[in-house]
Order: sequence, then structure tokens, then C-alpha cells
Amino acid sequence: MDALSVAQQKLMPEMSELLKKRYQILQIISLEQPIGRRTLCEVAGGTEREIRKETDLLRNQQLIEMKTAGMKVTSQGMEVLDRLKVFIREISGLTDMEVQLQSILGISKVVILPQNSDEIPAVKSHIGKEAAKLLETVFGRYKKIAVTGGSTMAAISKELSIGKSDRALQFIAARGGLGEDVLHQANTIAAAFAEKTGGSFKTLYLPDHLSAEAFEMMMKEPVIKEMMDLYDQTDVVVHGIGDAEEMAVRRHSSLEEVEMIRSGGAVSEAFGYYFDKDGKIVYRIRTAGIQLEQVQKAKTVLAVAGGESKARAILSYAKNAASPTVLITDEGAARKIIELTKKLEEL
Amino acid sequence: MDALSVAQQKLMPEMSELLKKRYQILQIISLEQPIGRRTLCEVAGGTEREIRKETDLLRNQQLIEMKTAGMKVTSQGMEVLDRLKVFIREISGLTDMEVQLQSILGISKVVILPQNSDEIPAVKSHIGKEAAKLLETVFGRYKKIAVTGGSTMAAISKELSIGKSDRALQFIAARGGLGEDVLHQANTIAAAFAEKTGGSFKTLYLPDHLSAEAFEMMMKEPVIKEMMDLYDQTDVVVHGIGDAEEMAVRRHSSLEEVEMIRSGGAVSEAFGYYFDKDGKIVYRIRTAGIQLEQVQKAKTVLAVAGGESKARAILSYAKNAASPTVLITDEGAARKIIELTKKLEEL
DNA sequence: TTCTGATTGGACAATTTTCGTCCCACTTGT
DNA sequence: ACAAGTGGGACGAAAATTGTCCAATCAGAA
Repeated sequence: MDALSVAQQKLMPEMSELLKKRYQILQIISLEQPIGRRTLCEVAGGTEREIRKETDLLRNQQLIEMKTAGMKVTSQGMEVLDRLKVFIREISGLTDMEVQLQSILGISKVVILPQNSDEIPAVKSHIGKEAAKLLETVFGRYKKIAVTGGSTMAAISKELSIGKSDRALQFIAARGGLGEDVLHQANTIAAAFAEKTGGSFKTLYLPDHLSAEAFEMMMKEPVIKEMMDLYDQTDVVVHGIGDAEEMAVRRHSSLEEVEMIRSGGAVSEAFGYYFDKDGKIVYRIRTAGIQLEQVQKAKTVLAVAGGESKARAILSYAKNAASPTVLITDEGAARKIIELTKKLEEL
Repeated sequence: MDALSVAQQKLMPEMSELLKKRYQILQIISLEQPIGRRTLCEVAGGTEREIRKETDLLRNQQLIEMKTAGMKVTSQGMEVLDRLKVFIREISGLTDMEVQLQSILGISKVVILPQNSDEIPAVKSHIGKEAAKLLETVFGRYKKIAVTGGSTMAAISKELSIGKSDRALQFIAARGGLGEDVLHQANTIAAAFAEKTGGSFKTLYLPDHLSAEAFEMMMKEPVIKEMMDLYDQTDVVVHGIGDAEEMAVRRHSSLEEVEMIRSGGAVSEAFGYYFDKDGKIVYRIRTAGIQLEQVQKAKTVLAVAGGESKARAILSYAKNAASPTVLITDEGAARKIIELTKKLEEL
């Protein structure tokens, strides 16, 4: 932050909060437009009067326009949004926190987006957009990209910019899971990535949960073996990080599985592995899919997870993350992680 | 002004006024320290409560400290003051006004300082400081400097920084006037300038008002002739601009003189000359002193005058000002000059 | 076309905050 | 020792903010 801004904040300390609030409102409108006042209240948090006061101001400043269909951001508003982007990051201390988290988690890069996706759903789109942007920067160097499932991953696929198509790009479904919603499966996601970027994709249709014998048999199938080889050649892995219990429930895991996960103290989940708070593997779904060693061998790993509720999971997963891992998260998760780490140090 | 600040003001339009107010308060404290709350109210304008609210804030921000002797600006406060200096000028539109005035008045440079010296006496010190700063930059090139009298000139002498003494500098009293207060005479000012800068000075002890015969006689005196020659060699002229009527009164001018000044429609006064609104010479004190032609021949002319009340006088004097003239004034005068010019154009 | 749901703008009392104005105990410089 | 000037406290009045309605209107679906 430049010296002018520091001085400005010294003289106007109340500015910071106000600026953040207004920026946030303007940002939400830009994401959800057209949006009405009441809806905005729920999404942004705050009473109707408060939101109204600010939106009235934004309108007077010609940053938004109000129509009977709802509020929209004007081109001037979009410009303001863009111009203040880095500044808001600065005064929110996000830049500082990024450096802090980087050392706490021991990974190569952390990107933190404003707000908490637990509270404001629209933040997920932001995380998706940022992840998409980062991913696109590596397309030039790396072509084999493994992707997992999950709503976070789906958000990324939505934000990938279409345009310059690169037929050499190959998206590989990291797992064959069918336990989840079809829209959020790795296969669907891989297809979506390929469609947006103009690349190709490889899917793996195989149930997550198999008996030992069936598993052995399938592994000998050429189609499956081919995928396993592809995992070995993977350059980039993009995946979400889940809360262990939440994932177990969502996957309709069997009672004995849930028991193993519970008793083992599992905290996080990623590409079929369950980790405890120290990063030790507690359980892994016996599945055809990418293996932890293969992930750690990748040139770049993009881990994406936001929301205060994911803080513990991120902390757990990071113990096992390879150093070239890049984490894309949000303010809610970041603050919670730092809080947890502080408490841990006190003990 | 950079794009960031513009965007910031779009989102926080109320910031501008608040920032200016706090900056002003901080500035006044820095000039008058140690100063108490009540005194500050009078100088800065505003009720006790209002000032108190802001000073409490400034203390919390550790920009000032309050002791029983009064309030003082901390080193942090001084830094903030310095860092925001140009920014405040920008948001007050002073930079824009400087360019505007430069073309209206047809002179080479205009420097405008914040606030109105009619309302806030402390602004005079600012004008003095700025004039002193500018004057010091020409000391390297030019050595013969003519100075006039007046309270404005006295303010400059107070703000000249002592330190590096330049014995080659020569300050010449531009007039021999005794009509004014001794402290504000050209002779006294020249001496003060010389003392501060380490240079020498030449005084001219001769009454302002002389009969024609006496005047002729005196001009033949070697001491006087020497001064006249010096005026011819003058590189720099520093002078104030006065309101015609006010000056006539202060100088205890005779009734016939006052009548000439009145009937001629005199508006401004500078180094003994009275000008009407079109810059025509209405009257000149028959005095030993620098002549208008000599002023116009100088390499640099520093005209210093502040306050809304001086606006008409400045406008009048500028018609006669040589192009290398630099005007140092304040916001009050500047705004009034622009207002007057606009009205004139409408007719 | 009709209808439902959502939109903005208006209104108003309750509440909180700000404001103006005293006074007081105390320090400081004369 | 004293007078002038200092910051801090207090408190009722006034103004702004806030929470919560409602009405008129519009957009889009059925």
C-alpha cells in the first residue's frame, strides 16, 4: 500500500470499513444483477434500511441504476469495481494474510478472495473465477490436467473463459465416482472444462465403492489401465478440499466407512483420501482414480476451497500437500485458519 | 489525480469534505502549537463540539497529543500532513485553479494555498512560507532583490529558513516610505531578509510624501542616486498587492490624494502605484522608490497577496504585471477572482 | 391476457447519535 | 500568587439513523 493511502487512513480511520461495505454491495450487485433490494439484504447481510441507504448513494454516484426489474451496475460502476480491486485487498489485509498462510501451510502460493462464502454464496463465483484465471495461465506450459468433482470445481468450469481454443489440452477425470450428484462428478466437470477450452477429456466410469475382488478385476481392464497411465503423466491437478464428515454423508458411505472415518479423526477429504488433523491418511476409498503419490508428483496442484467451515479441512490437507500447491480460498477460511493456528500455538 | 483516488471518491463522496476539514485542523495545530481547543475553534471556525470531536479522533490516531499546555502535532502527524499535502490540493481543485488563474491573469505562474486568509489568519503564514520557498530557489541565479513593505512581506521574512548564508545576496528596500508602521516598512523588511539569509541590505530613508521641489532636490543627492541605480539593476522584485482604499487610509494620505484615488477609481496598490480596474495608473506617490518600468524589467517578480478581499486588487494589478510575474495567493482570493471574471464575461 | 411475485419509493415512529453549551479542576507562564 | 488558558466531564436538545411497514408499479410466466 502506498504512503498516500496509509496517511489517508490515519486521518480517516472510519473510511476503511465503509469503503469495504460499499465495495462489497457493488460487487454483489455486479455478480447477481439484476437484483432487488430485499434479495440483496439476504445475500449481503444487513437490514433493509442499511442496504437501501448505500444503494441510494451508489445510484446518486451513478455507479448503479435502479429499474423495476432490479439494480444493475453501470459501466462507471464496473470501472470503479475494477480500479479498487487491489486497494480493497490491501486494506482488508488480504495481501498480508496470503503471505502468512503461505508460510503456515507450507505451500508455494495462496490467493485469498474477500468475504466468506459460507455467508455470501456469490463469493464462490469469485473463487471460481480466480481459479479459472490461474489455471488458464498454465495452459501454455502444461497440457494434461486432472480434475476432481464437487460444487467448487463446477464453479470453476463456469468461469473458464471461452475463446482461444487449445485442442492439445486434455482434461482427465481424477476419479470415477458416482456417489455424488451427476452435475458435480469429476467426469462431468472434465467434460465441462474441455468444452470451455476446446480441449479433449477422458472419463472414468466406475463406481467409487467396489469389493476387493471386483476392484482387482477392473484394474486389469485396458480402459482402466490406460487411465492409470494418464494419471502418471498428469501435469496439473485441480481439486477441491472437503470436510470429512460432510463428504462421507454426501457420498452415502456405508456405516463401517463412516465409523472408520469418525474413529480415525478424519478432518479433510480430497480426491478420495481422508486425512486427520495431522495430515495422516485415515481412510481412502478403494477406487480407481488418481493416487496421492501421483498428485504429489504433479508440476502444479490447484487446491480450491472457501468458507470458514473449510478452515480445519484446509489446515489438515495442507500437511500432505506438495510444495508446488497453490491454494485458492476466501477471507472467511483464511481468518479462521490463522485463528486456529494461533490457538494451537498458545497451548 | 490518479485513477484510484477518483474511484475512491466515487464510492465515498463524503470523504472529500471530511478529509479537508481534518487536514485543516491538523495543519492549524501544526502552525499554532501549542494551541488549546477554544482558541482552535476561533481560528479554524466551527463550534467547540465539532472541533473537539475531530481533535479527539486525531489524538486516538496518534497524530496529535494533548497536554495541559495545549495540543501538539506528533511526528506521525507531521508525516501525514506532508504526505497528504499534494492530495489535498488535488481534491480541493487548487491545481486546476492555478492553471485557470495563470491564463486569466496572463502571468507565468500561480501558486494557490488552501483556505482563506481573511477567515483564518494562520493562512498568511502559509503564504509566507510558500513565498519564502520560491524565493530561495532563485537565490542561486539572482542576487539583487528589491522588497517592499507590508504585513504580507513581513510574513515572508519570518518564514525564510536560516542556515546556508549567502553573502552575495543584496536586499534593496523598494521604497522609502515612512507612512506605515515601522515593523512593516520596506526598510525593516529588507533588513530582516538580509539577516535571515546572511546577505546585505540597502535602505532608503526618505518620506513618502514630498513637495515637488524637495523631491527634485533629493534626487540629486548621491545616496539617493545610488539607490536609483540599484533599482535599475534589480533582478527580482518581491512585493505585496494592496487594496487601494485600505492603503490610502493606512498611509494617512492627504485629502486631495484620497480624492484622486477615489475619483480615479483606483482598486489596487503596489510599490506606491495606484491602478484602476483596467490596470491604468490612477495615481502614484511622488516618492523615491522603484519605478514600474524597473519592476517590469526584472527577471522575476514575486507578487504575494491572499484573502478574498484582495481579489479585485489582484485582478487589477495583473493587467500591468509583466509576464515573468509569479503570484502567490490563497484559495479565498482565487475563487473570488474566478467568480468575478465569470460575472464579467456574462455581461 | 391474467396473474403472481418481486421491484422501488414513500412514510413514520422509535432509537441512537450528534451537537451546543455549560462548568470544573488543573497546569502554565508571568 | 495569580490570571489566563488548558483538557475533560456532563447533560438536555436536536438531528440523523434505523427498523418496519405499505402502496403503486412492473416483469415475466402461465
